[in-house]
Amino acid sequence: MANQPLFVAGPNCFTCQARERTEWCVLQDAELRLIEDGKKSRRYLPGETIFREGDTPDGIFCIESGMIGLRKSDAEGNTVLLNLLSEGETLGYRAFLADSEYDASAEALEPSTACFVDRPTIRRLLEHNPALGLRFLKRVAKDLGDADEKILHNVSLSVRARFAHLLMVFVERYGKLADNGSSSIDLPLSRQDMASMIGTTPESMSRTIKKMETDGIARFSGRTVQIPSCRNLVNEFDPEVFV
Amino acid sequence: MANQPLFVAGPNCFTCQARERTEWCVLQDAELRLIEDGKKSRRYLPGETIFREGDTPDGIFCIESGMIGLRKSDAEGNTVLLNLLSEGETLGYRAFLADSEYDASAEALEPSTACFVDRPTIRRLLEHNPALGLRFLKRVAKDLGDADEKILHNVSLSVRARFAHLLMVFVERYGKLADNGSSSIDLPLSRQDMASMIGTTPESMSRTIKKMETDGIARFSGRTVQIPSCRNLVNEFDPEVFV
DNA sequence: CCGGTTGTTTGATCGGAGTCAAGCTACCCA
DNA sequence: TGGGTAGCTTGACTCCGATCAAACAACCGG
Repeated sequence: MANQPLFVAGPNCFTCQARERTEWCVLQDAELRLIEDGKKSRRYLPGETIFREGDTPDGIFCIESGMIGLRKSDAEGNTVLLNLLSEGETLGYRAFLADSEYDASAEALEPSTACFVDRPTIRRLLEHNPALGLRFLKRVAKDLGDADEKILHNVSLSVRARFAHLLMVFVERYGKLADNGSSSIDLPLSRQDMASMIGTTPESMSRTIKKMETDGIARFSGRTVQIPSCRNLVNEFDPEVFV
Repeated sequence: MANQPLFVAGPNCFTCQARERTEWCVLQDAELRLIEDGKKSRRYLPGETIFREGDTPDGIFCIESGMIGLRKSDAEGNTVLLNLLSEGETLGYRAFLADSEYDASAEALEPSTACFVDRPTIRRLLEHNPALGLRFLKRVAKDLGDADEKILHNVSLSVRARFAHLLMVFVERYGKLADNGSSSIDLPLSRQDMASMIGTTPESMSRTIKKMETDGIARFSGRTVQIPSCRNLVNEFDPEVFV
């Protein structure tokens, strides 16, 4: 085991651990080879843009490591962080598959590596393996469901409730359960970015955090959050009818 | 031409004028025959429910006439009208294609007829004609784009600007251009429903309408709206940087 | 024709959250 | 090491829009 070092020079589709959980899990080895041979890999620094709202897609990106944010903005400079994508996830499929322009920008939130798979390769894969198209369909459908839920939340919940919900999502995605029943998360985002995810300002975000601390819902220190009781957190946005 | 009366007993896919503008336009006659023979048609009265949030889809609906609203609601009774669908449009594809539950309810807003196409038929069509799947993919992708835009609008625009935008959408979809350059629309919705489309209350809706009348942006009488100048209307939500 | 239900309008009030302004912290790099 | 730049926090103020309440209009079934 020590003879042949397991060193891998760069991202490799065959060894990618995340692939099993994504659209690409339906691919056979031969098909994977197509991607592996055709892809172009690149590193992005935090803040760097992968593609910009309005651009025309030439292919699809796949995140090898790091975290990418999808951000939409209007003429006056208002922005919303619509989605977070990490390791193994696909990026830019919506516009590509719909044959339209990007309607949001993608930017690296951490140092990240992403692979680019060009149009001819994707096209060949889709023709060769119809299950891949169906996978993407499901993915877009799920995203649509999430977006609809966000719309409802934005109009019916307070900033505090929306933030509690966001924290709960983070707990599910990045949280570690401690032995005493409390959860802890390393937030993947700045407070500013969290504010723009729930559609509020950094000032309101800051005040909300402070209040939740004094209420014992969560303890914040830097980007680390301790959640003593997930039940209490859930109650913030999904209040129990029965006490 | 008078010998053979063109009378059609019920909805018929072959004579459906709206089909050309929908996903089904890619179907051949033989494929259309499959739907035509397998579909079940039904009438719905205003307020009647076609399917309910949480139900499991058994097929896809297609609107033959009338107007259907997609409504999402939470436990506390808050609701949002997410989308309007009319003649020829497909309904319930998201949950069906994603193999998940409905995440919104569909209800008739006018007297409507809808056809139901069952799972086996859709499955056969998708296998037989891959273009249909691609069409649906585009449709979901477009819906997702719309949803994202709505999220951004809800956080960055005022009730008035959001309503102006909604009116503009109605002008594009249902508007008639008068000879003097003004547009007129027969609103497909009650004020309550418009309020829930832009995420506000009937009271605020009413006040907003009144203000826009006094400002000369639009003239409301019942469900009919006159828009003297679309330019002015657009300015409400997309203010010109250059005067 | 009337009483009931549902939708719309109007008024008065209140509060959540945005805005503006200023100080604070942390980190980068010259 | 220190100054510069982001990001974060805090305070004071304002205002949009929700809420509560009530009057009104419109429509429907009996």
